[in-house]
Amino acid sequence: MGRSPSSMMEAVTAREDGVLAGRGLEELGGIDEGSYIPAYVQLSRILQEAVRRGILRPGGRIPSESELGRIFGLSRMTVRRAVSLLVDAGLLDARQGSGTYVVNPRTDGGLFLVPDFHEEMLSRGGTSSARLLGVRVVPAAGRAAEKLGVKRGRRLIYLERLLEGEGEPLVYERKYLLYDKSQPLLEGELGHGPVSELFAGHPRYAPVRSELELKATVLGKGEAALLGREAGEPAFCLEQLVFAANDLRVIWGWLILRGDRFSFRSLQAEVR
Amino acid sequence: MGRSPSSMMEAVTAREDGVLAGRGLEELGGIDEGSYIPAYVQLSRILQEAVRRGILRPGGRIPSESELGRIFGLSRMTVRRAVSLLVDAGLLDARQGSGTYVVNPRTDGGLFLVPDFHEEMLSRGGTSSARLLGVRVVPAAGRAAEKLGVKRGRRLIYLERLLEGEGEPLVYERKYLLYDKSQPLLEGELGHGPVSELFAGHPRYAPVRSELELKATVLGKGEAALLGREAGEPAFCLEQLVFAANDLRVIWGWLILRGDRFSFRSLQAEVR
DNA sequence: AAGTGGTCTAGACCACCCT
DNA sequence: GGGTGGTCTAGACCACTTT
Repeated sequence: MGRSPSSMMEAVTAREDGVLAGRGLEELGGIDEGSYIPAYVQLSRILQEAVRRGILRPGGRIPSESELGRIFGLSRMTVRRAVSLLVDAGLLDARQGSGTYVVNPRTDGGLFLVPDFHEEMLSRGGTSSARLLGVRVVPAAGRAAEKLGVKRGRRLIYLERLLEGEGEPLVYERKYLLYDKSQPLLEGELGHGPVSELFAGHPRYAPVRSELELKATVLGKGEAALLGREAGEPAFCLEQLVFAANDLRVIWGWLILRGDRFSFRSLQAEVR
Repeated sequence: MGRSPSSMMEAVTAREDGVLAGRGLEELGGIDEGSYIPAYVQLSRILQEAVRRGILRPGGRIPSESELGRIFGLSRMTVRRAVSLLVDAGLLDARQGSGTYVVNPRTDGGLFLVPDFHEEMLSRGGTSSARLLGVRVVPAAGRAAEKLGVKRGRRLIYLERLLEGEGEPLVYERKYLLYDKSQPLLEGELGHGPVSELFAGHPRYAPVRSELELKATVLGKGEAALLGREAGEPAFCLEQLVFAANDLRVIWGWLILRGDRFSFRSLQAEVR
């Protein structure tokens, strides 16, 4: 708590290599032990703030983990956790044997989160629903057969839905699903919620993961009519390939997201 | 190493609540202590593989951290690290007081990485260059003044560039930068590399972070001509607002990415 | 050789959930 | 109350970089 011996202060502040003044960090405050916010979160916020204020500069080295531990009265493991948050977020770069550096920021690239449609609607405070436009059993052919890795002619479920939110159609969805004889194919089930729930009772077909590809597109005539827009307007196309256990491909399809209603913000340097 | 007392085996395998068979995990192999791959990475791979094979099922609970530690001969902290990787990746959901569960996968949402243009070109194995279309000093007005938070009339640098890769124009870039009297504004400097380097010698203006927004758009007539495409074709628009220390806004602009050459794949459930 | 980050341990205490 | 995950410590050894 009190002032440290001069030897330590020198170790921290005597750097003149343009890297940092360790003392600046302490001015941002210490760790509040009584707080409900964990120490590692507090420290990572202090470090973030130091970068934001220019106390720690891009390209510069931050104090070592042991130094930070001494400055803030934390164990090295706790310091590491704080630093790891920022390394994961892309704000810091840890180089073994050398030190941890403030990253020179990339200004034209970043991480984007494309949320699940129903979650997105809920987080916007609205309600969402799905209007079933059509379902039928079709024989596999062309790209659907290829993407799902099944023989041509195998039976698939094909469905189209319109996902609505805020009283408007926002997303147009087309999907091919593996068809199983024991599958009920209840049309009533498809009105709401994610299609993947259709497989809920079929462990063999239960979705485990999905691969997504986000592309730019323009609305076709039919799509525009369904979405209440004009043909030629910009939109996102989110192609999805859904896998069950054993890498069995169970769904292939795509969503068309209205470009006038969807955009995505970067998560760059955000610490969760 | 050897067989455990029956009491422990029961604790692991006697679950009949449809959650998991702990024994299944061991069949995937143990931790190789001689390996250069850290134990926590090995364990996280084992857990991922277990999900992929259906040994651990979506919605089900995985063994507790202490159980995993006993099964694989690791300390709880190491187990936690392995589990944390998968929690961060969105594959597992840890609930305090209850347990850690395999996530019911979201099949229509995910994380996307939009790489920096020059990095992207390098990773594709090609070379990239930037062709300067124009630079001039302009008075701040309209949206640029608003976005940069400066008075109308303040001097800004306006520039347009065409970013090329694989011998083709791929990205069209327009930017407004804060102009500083001491700034050289060397046109030769702008031919290559990121614009942010223009500020390299000006610590006050050095970029620290950026906010990005990814939108869908269609090529305008001028954009199409520059990019060698037709007007009305789909494209991405990446708007960027770049901050220096103290939240000073130093760059505002946007990149138009050809829709026929760019698409983004999800990182969902990938463990770095 | 000294200092750095990378990994790992064997404890500890806590808040929380379930029964 | 017992089990779970969440946090934290004070060590240890290692690989690596720098001088």
